[in-house]
Amino acid sequence: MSMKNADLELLTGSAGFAHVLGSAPRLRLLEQIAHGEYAVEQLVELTGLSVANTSQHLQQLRRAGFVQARRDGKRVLYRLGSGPIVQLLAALDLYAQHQRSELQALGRGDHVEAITGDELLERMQEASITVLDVRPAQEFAAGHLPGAINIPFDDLQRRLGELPANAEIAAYCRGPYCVLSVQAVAALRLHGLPARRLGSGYDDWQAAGLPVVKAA
Amino acid sequence: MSMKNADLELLTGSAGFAHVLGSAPRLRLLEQIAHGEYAVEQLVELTGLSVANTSQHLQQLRRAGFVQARRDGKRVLYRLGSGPIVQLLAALDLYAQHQRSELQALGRGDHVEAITGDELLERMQEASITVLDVRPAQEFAAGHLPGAINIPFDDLQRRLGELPANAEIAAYCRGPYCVLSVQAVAALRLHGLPARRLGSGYDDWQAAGLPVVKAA
DNA sequence: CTAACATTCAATTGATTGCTTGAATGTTAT
DNA sequence: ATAACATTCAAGCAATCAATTGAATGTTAG
Repeated sequence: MSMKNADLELLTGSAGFAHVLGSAPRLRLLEQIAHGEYAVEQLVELTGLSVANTSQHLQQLRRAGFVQARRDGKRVLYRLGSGPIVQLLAALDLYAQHQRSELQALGRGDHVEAITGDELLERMQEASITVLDVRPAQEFAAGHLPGAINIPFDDLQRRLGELPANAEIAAYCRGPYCVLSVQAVAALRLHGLPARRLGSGYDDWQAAGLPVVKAA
Repeated sequence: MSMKNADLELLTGSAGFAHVLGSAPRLRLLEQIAHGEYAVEQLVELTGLSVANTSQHLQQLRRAGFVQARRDGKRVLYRLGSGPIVQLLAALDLYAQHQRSELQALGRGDHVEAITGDELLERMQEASITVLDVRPAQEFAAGHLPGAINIPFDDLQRRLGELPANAEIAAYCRGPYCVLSVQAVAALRLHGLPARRLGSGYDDWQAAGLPVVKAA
């Protein structure tokens, strides 16, 4: 839209920094440099980019403060700049990872996933299914499906071991389209567990007059 | 160099996500949505963008998983997506802030819990900590901290089992700001392991005259 | 059904970006 | 000094992107 800044202009807002990171070759360079100090030629070899191109990306990284340069003989060595850069990279990577796994999990067989209340009841009676409640502990305490075990979503990753290995799992939370249950199923599938989610949530279940366990 | 992308193209790498954040209006929208649920019209008013433009930015945010949409009557309400999005925004903002006040050069720094060399030495002698080297195997072979076990970062996910279950873990790689160690700590924590990273890297450790194990 | 509204889609335009090429700068060795 | 090397600068072109416009979709109200 509007006018662009002169070359030496400093970046002002967060978006500017994100923009510099938003290029695959540039991000790759930065991640490489985060490992240590490298000369341009080494980076060229590591990334397969052309020399001039590499140099220009490095300038952009430098302008954003992500890297610093120093001369050593004929070479120019680049090292990581100051500030919480690694934290930023880690956060970015963490989110990308999260996003990847979610897609992966949803990718295979999301169509088959919801289990109906009737089917669940039947399988509960023959004890052929594990019922998992991913709501926070106090909601669980206030009332839950009979036989359900409670692992709040936030704890799920590190408490995977508490789940029976071979039995199918039905996850639910409060409402029918509760994000938590969908994410929980995605996470469980990622670990190879046969998980589905209850089509309706706890509220609907209770409203339908189906059995629940309530606090005393 | 480019390839044609299908419309529904999913974002693959971290750079793609950063790119979505790398636009001022888009970032502003996202930050606004992080505060709660908003309809498009409200966002238009808050940002001063045109309606169609706002909508298109929202589509991009949606494709990246940063926001989710739901219909309510004639309106479409946008809310924050799942995953460590706020952490990412915070890290971005933190860096921007640091950069803005770059006059004060050395912030004393580490926002990630780093363990000092001295503390590590002490705890190594009482064997109350596991030292984890996440560098590539050949770097490890050339020299490493005494008692350290080597699991290169790329192998970490599938070799988590090799780590002692209950002992605290201190991860390090080459330099003080090496991304690998930070990412490793993030990954370990995600699996419930009590991990910190060594404030300095191997190079500094060695340079300080602290004990290392070298190849014959 | 029709009208009014909220949002999205599709097509266009101008600006920005990424990469290439060839020259310019700065450094070391002969 | 001159040559060889490492890096940067500058110009040019194709590809991409952001914003505008006008039409299309889907929803509620009369």
